[in-house]
Amino acid sequence: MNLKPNELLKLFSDPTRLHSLMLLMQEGELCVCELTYAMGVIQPKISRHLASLRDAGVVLDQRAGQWIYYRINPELPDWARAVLEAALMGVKADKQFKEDLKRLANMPKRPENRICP
Amino acid sequence: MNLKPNELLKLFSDPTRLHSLMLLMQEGELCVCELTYAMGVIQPKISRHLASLRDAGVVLDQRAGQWIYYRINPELPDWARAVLEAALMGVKADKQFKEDLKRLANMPKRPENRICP
DNA sequence: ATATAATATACGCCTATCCATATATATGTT
DNA sequence: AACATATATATGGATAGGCGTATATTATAT
Repeated sequence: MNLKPNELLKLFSDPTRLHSLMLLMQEGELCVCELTYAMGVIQPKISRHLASLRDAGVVLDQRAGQWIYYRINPELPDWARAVLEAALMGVKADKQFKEDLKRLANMPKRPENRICP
Repeated sequence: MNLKPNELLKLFSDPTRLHSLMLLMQEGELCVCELTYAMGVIQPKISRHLASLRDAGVVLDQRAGQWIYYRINPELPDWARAVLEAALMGVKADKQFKEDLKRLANMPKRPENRICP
């Protein structure tokens, strides 16, 4: 992660990217189909945004069979993590976000083979 | 300030806006000509960006003679202030930002009539 | 080998956003 | 009143960035 603060904030400013990150903050690790299901958006949209986060080093991905799990890069600099924590504070109040979490919890056939439980 | 987190982050993601905010965090209150001088950008550019921050309720402005002083809205929600603090952590490491602060400190004929010292 | 599921990427299109220049407004000075 | 200084805004043009659709890739299952 070698981004300047304004570049990082721009990455976080798209609602799909930010909500994905917030879900990853809460859940630790999620695959694309979980994010897709939780947020109710089409798959290419999620993949496209995750790719930009991955290319920037904000998230890491790891394949497990057909699934690819994403997680927040644990080596993010402190200030970047602090931005995420602060954003989470704001996002937690959002009704939409609560619904996304609930939907995720109720996802049928949710893949169980996480790498880092 | 009634913005969602992603909207606030988008506002912060422009380098001119973010640097202006960071200078305001450090200095408390600055007029347009100080920001213009410190950052070395043309005046309409600063004014335009400050206007969008003002319209969003992120900063407040107050006229004092010919000068208009801007400051960060003290009533920002906690999470929004936390984002700014976190960003400041990152920006402080930036060489450009240090130079901006130094240039501001050395500004000739710097207006002295601050409202809130 | 074929089919299905999960994910990634490529392609045009459209809109938002940033910019520099020019101009308007408000205050202060002579 | 005329002029200078500080700031704001309007305008048109360039570009970045997001979107949906279609397609490619990789893994699993039959």
